[in-house]
Amino acid sequence: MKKTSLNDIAVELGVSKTLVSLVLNGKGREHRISEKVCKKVIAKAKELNYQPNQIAKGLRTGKTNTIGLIIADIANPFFGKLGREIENEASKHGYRVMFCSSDEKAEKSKQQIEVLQQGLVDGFIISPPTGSEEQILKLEEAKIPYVLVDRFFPEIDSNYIVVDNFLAAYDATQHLIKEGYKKIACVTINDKLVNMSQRLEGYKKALADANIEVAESRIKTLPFSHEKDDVLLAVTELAGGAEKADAVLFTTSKVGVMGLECIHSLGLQVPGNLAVVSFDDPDAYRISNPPVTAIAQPLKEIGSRSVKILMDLMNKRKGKKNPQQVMLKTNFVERSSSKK
Amino acid sequence: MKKTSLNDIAVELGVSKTLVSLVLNGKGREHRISEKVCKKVIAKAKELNYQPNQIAKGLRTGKTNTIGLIIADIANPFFGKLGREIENEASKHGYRVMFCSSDEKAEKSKQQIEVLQQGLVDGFIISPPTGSEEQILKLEEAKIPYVLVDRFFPEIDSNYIVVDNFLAAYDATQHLIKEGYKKIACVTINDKLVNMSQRLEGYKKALADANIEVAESRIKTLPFSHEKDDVLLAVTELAGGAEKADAVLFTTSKVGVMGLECIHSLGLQVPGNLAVVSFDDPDAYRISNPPVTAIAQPLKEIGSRSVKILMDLMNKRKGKKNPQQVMLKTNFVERSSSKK
DNA sequence: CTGAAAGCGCTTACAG
DNA sequence: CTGAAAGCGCTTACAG
Repeated sequence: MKKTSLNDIAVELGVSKTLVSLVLNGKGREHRISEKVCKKVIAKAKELNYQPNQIAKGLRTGKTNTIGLIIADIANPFFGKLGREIENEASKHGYRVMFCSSDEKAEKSKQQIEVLQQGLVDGFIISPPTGSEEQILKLEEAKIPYVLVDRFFPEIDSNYIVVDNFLAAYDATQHLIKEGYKKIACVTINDKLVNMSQRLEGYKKALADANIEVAESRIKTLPFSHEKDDVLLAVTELAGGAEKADAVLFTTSKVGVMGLECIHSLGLQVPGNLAVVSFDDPDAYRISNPPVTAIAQPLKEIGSRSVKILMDLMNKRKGKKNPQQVMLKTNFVERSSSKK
Repeated sequence: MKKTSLNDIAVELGVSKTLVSLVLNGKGREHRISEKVCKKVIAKAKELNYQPNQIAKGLRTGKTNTIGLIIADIANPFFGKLGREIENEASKHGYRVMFCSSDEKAEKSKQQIEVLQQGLVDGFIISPPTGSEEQILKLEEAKIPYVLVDRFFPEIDSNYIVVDNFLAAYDATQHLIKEGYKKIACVTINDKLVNMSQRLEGYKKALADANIEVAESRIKTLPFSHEKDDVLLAVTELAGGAEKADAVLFTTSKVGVMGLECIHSLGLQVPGNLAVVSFDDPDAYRISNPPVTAIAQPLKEIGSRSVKILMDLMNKRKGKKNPQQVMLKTNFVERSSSKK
């Protein structure tokens, strides 16, 4: 059974496609088409179970009603939750979401953006990996609507929505200091992205402001594509030796989850031997024993606002050209892993 | 700057669109188009940075190269990980993925399927909620390729790929019995889906086979849309009274994660006061203290095989009509939460 | 070896 | 109030 098309209805009713299209798009009144005809068309459409072909519609109107979402990994709960919020908000505006996991690889995200740009989406929400500046600039040039999330490039005047990473790391470190910890370590990843460097800066500044010397030996920078072994090494080093740390700040939940696994496998007590604070707040942190103090990001707000900004861009009125750059506050969730 | 179309290239080169299309689709040889012309076309396409419009191509060929993925919630790590595997495998076949979270609501999944069916996808991978039989039958009638994952409807002769839930629950329960636990509880959800009922049956059968009476008071069936309060009530009841349980099987990770949170907040020791085994294996179970014994599903295989089955269906040769129904084994990961 | 033409299923000026 | 026609950007028989 072939799907019914506009034409099928038109032929059956002996009217034009124009008429049918108009009526079905609710423009009957506007075009002063008689009540009687409208009803007839609508009834017939229902009878034949007419479903407009979105592809054809898209080709004609140049709109797909689809958003392209480029993130590091949809399997990472951080991005999964963000994806869900974006899906919800997009759906309110009649939009669908196509997702691509770039694994933080510039080359991969480049290809994904290029493919989706071939008429498949109306705009993008992107969490851009290191080295993808060029791709973002191309979107800018081509005037494709897009919003960056989670990170941005200071040198590109784009729309973005991020959190105040410096302040979040500063506050978290200060919290550990106030609890009485002195030898506070930081495990982070070797990434040139601003969000990562700002987290490290916030940590350093908090120590400096408290007149605690920043010991480079207590800053562990993991390889960009880090695995559990890398984290284990870092934690082992921090937990032993003369420079032994008494607390640690993990700068992502991926690092934090692996880090806690290592801490447990080494038989260390939290917070007794090592207090812990981590960026992000996955489910795991609530059921960890003790529960982990977390720097929660406002995913709901990041998701919904990024979609709203994108919608604004897609329906942009000429006048409003200045990029929307939003910096949100994180939510510090104090749990027992960081108590003294 | 407008995007370049096939026609632009044709006009610039003074040849027909046919020729350009043929060459760019690698059918130059096949149509014995001269080497020289081919090169010219390819060079010009590159020069103008030609990107074929996928929408137009899709309209003409009737193929979108997109898969519709309907799952409960992309924010749930179980589905996030599955989504990622599906994305990876689909990408190998030149396919993209559009996802929709149905929240286990039949009405929502129905609408999502209907929309995507309007020419937006070539096939579906669906984790169907209770009550969505009708929608699946409609796909069957319309001969839309689809594969069910995680659950299926016994009365519908569809393609599906699931795990052996009965056996998994049976083995897990037997494991607890062997460890010496006698008063084993089960916290599950009120769902008519086969996967859920089979988990409960497996639990009951293992008890029966070990001559342990199945105490209905130790089977807690949560409301379909369960929240933490529901889980807290269930755990509290199990942990107290004369019929006090000494071990518990959680039938989903969502329930399990909430359950562990409650167990900790009630100050119960695991496994001392209550041993724990749970379906699924989120990150949280590894960093929980003690780590949680889990029934891990082979997500990688479910993902890749579901895509492969779908690809087969989409390129189906007439001959092969029998539905592919796959049942995989789960992987029991013994950790200390279930030790005696 | 190459091109003119039809058509996928829509929408939208334009004309009456 | 309604319809004929063009066109979105492709692919693909068909013809020469």
